[in-house]
Amino acid sequence: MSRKKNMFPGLEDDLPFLFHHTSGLYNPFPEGGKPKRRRRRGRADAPVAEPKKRNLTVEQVNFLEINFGNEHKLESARKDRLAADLGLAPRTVAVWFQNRRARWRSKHLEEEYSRLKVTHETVVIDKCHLEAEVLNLRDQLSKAESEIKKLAGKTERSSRPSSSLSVDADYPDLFGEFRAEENQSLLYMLENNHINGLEWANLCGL
DNA sequence: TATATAAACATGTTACATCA
DNA sequence: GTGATGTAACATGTTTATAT
Repeated sequence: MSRKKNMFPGLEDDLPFLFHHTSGLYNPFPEGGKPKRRRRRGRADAPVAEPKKRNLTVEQVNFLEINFGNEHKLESARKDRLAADLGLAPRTVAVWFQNRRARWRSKHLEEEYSRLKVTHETVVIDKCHLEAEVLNLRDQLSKAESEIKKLAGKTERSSRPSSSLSVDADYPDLFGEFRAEENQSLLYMLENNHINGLEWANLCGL
């Protein structure tokens, strides 16, 4: 096992003031088990002036950004090398990478949300268009069926004495079954948007 | 194989620096 | 001077790799 034995690697070296000035406030393993939350840096009543937070220089940030762009994860050797190159504590580099990953994830989530929102809106609009089309096609179907009935009535009247041409009359069940199937098929296609106007007209023989 | 341990990480919080 | 914002540092819980 190559991992360090120290529970807080580098902390004593990086932040000696914490160990020196807050040893009474912060004990990683106080009696009872769970570590207590450490707080209060730079309080007004602090007995000794504590180091204030210093932002990294532009050069340091740029260098870290380049490295972050290459690889978001930070192996131990790389951390040490970066820290040496930048004149920072390894822990500072580790913290910077942790915070940078958090910012990256946050931004990534935001972008993903925006992208999904646009996709969702597009789908909703498409759905509206398709529903309108279905209504229109149903209306056309209804009109066509009325027309077919009208034409069928005329044909029947004009050929009344001779029943040999009336398929409906001779084979009512067969025709009825066919029509039911045809209508079901049409409705299925309409409801599933697998038909366009031309196909519909062809199917209806218009 | 089960368990303990420690490093690395994710996530959330706090405090400080900076700017409008 | 003050509130908003960005970010370094930190707390804490979880995951993972390794030793025993």
